[in-house]
Amino acid sequence: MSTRRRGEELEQAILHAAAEELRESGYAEMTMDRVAARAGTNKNAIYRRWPHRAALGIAAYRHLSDAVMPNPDTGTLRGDALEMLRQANQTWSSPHGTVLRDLLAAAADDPTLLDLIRERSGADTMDRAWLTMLERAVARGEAPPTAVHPRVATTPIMLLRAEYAMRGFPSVPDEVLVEIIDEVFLPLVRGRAHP
Amino acid sequence: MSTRRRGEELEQAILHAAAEELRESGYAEMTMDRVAARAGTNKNAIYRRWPHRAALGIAAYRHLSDAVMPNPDTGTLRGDALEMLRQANQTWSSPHGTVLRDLLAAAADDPTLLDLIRERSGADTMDRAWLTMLERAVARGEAPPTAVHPRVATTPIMLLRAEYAMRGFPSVPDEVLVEIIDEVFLPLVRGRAHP
DNA sequence: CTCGTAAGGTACGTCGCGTACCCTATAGGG
DNA sequence: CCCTATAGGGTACGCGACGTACCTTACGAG
Repeated sequence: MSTRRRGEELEQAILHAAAEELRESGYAEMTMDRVAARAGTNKNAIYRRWPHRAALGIAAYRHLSDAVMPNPDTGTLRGDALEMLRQANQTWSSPHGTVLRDLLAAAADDPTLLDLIRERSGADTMDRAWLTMLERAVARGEAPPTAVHPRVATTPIMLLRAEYAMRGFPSVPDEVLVEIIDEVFLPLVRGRAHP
Repeated sequence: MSTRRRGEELEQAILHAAAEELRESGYAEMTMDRVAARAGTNKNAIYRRWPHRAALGIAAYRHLSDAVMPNPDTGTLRGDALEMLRQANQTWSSPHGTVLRDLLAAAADDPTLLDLIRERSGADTMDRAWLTMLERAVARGEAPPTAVHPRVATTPIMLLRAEYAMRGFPSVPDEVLVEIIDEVFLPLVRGRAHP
C-alpha cells in the first residue's frame, strides 16, 4: 500500500513525534509506546536508533527549542545583564525549561548524555553572549578589561541554575535576579579592576 | 514468638535498613521490597509511614550523614575559602554526595521534599559557616564589612553545585575550585568595597 | 477478657522499559 | 528483471518496581 518509510524519513517522523510528546506532556509522559504509536511505527524502529529513552528524549529536544538567543543592548552593563538573566529565567521556567531540567536529571549519571544536552541546549552560545556583552561594557569604559573572563561571564547563569535546583519550580522571583546582578555580578566586575 | 516490634522501634528499624541500602547501593537500588526485607517487615509498615519511596529516601538520608562541618582557620580568607570548597567538593563526590544528588533529582518537582532535603543536608549550616568565615576576614581587615552578605557567602558553593550539574560525576578538579576562589570569590569580595 | 489498632503475609494490578521472533516490503546489485 | 540482504511492522512477553487490597495475627489498654 502506502510506501513504507525508511531511514532518514522515518527517523524524522520519530523525532517529531517524540518532540510533540515532550511539548504536550513533558518527559515523564514521553513513553516509548506513545512515541511509536504517534509516529505510526513501533518500538523496534526506535530502539534500532537510540539505546534508551533518555537518548531519544535528548535527541528530540532540539526539535523543541529554536534557541531564541537574546542580545540586548540597553546601554548599560546592568541593563544588559538583567535583561539576559530575565530572559534565561523565563526560558527555564517555561515548559521547555521543565523538559530540559527533567532531561538533565535523567542523564545525570551519564557524561556522554550530559555533553549532548549541553550541545543542544545552546548553553555554549549563551556563555558567548555574556562574554561579548562584557566586551561591549569594556569598550564603553564601564568595566575593566580583566572582567572579560569565562568564569565571570557564566557566574550569573550558574547562580540562576543553582537557584532552580534549590527551590521547586514555579520560577525564580525577579528580586533574586536583581540581587544576583547587584550584589554579585556588578561587584565582581568592579573587583576585577584591582588585582 | 519474639515480641513483635511496634511504633518507634519499628520505625527506626525501617530507617536503619533504608540507610544501609542507600550506603551500599545508592538510591536507585533502594527498592521498597529490599528495605522491607532487610528491616524484617513488609511494605505495609513502610507505606503507613511514608507516602512514597522518595520520602523514605530523604528520611533515611539523615542516618547517613553525620554532617562533618569544617571550620578551617588558615589565617587568610583565600586559605579558608579554598579549604571549605575542597571539603564540600569531597563530600559531594563521595557516595554520600551521590545519594544526595539522586535524592535531589527525585524530589525535583516537589517543593515540600526539597525543603526536607535542605534541612537534612546541612546546607543552611554550611551557609552560616561561610558567613562567619567572612566575618573573621573582616575582623582581620582582609575584607570590607559590606562583603558579609548571604549572596556573597553562598556564591562559591552555588558555583560548585552548578559545576556538578554540568559535568558527570567523578568530581570537580581542583583547578576549578581554585579558579572559583581566585577569579570569582576574591574579586567579588574586593569589589564590594567600592559601591 | 475483649476489642480496636497496628503489624505480618501475601498476592495482585499496573505501568513502562527493553527484547525476541517472525513476517513483509523494498532497495540495490547481479 | 529477479533475488537476497536489510530494515520496518506487528505483537507478545519477561521483568522489575511501585503502590494497593485483604485477610490474619499479635499486642496493649480499658
